[in-house]
Amino acid sequence: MSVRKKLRDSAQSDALCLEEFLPYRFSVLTNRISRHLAKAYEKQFGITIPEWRVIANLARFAPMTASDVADKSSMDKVKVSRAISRLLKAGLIARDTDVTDKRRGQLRLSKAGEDVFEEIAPLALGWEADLLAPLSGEERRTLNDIMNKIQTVLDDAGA
Amino acid sequence: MSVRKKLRDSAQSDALCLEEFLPYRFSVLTNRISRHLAKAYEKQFGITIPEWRVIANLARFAPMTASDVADKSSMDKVKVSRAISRLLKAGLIARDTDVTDKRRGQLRLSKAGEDVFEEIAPLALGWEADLLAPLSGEERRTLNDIMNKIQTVLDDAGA
DNA sequence: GGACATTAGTTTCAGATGAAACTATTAACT
DNA sequence: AGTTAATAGTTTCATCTGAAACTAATGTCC
Repeated sequence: MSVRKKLRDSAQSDALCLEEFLPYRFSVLTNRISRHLAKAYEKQFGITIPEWRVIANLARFAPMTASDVADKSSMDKVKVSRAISRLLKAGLIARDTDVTDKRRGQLRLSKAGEDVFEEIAPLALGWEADLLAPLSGEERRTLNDIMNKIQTVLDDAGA
Repeated sequence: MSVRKKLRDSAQSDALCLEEFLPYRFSVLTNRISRHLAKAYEKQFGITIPEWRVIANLARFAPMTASDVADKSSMDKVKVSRAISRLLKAGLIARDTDVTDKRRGQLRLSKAGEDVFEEIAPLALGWEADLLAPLSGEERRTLNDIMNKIQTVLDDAGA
């Protein structure tokens, strides 16, 4: 048996099987969830996920700047800037230039934006509840721990 | 107090907090992992994640058609088609038209493709091991159960 | 055999994406 | 004050994306 063949066999038995490969599984699962939610946000409220993230952050932390939103939402500033510009055009948020620093814009939800948030929030929590429905309390706690631990690995890896 | 205000207060206390919202957490975590791996695949082997998925599937299941790859890899046929065309151009895979059905192309890794797979596979398993390192055996089993359960929810929801 | 539907795979088109360049403003240093 | 560096946010550009249209081959029904 050739060295090459041996190597391949060992790689195969050490089993890099895509279906069991964690990054792949995370990716497939997350994309399914995101696509599902994106469709619902778009269909029922005409907004995208980045826009929804801006709204959800403003609902909790307004007034805040675009940079604040970018930090809080794990989105880059380009995506945030575009989401903000669409939301301004749609009248769901308002922006006041910061008096003490004219580079900054202080953002907040408009009345219409608050209405949208109040409509979406319970739906979103319902979808989350559906996803978690088959999990025991113990499993939910473990999932939380696991995600925190993996986040820490990524933080430490500078990723 | 207005009905509207009451509603808003209740929404806030029922706490849709983005940082704790499961779809958001999955999305952030997965994107970090994917970006990290994509950078490594690109830098070290000059391939993208879709291309890597095609390679990993062919390594295990060749010969298979583009449709087979699409099914196995949870990628749409457009993405698969593009990955295949790049891999053909790079000489990492080969395609023979199926004699019994000339629409189909039977795909397999070339020698160079096998070499790439054998180089990447142990690295990929190493990265996975790094992610899982802080988890106990119990937690790993639970994570597996959890992902299966959530997948089932999505299957049942037709998502 | 010929009309119609289906399937495999590619191409097109209309956005979405993000790195890098850019503008406007503020901060820091001399 | 004046020059330089840093920051907030936008725009550009080259690439990625996926739905829909398309081509080519096969299957189905009469």
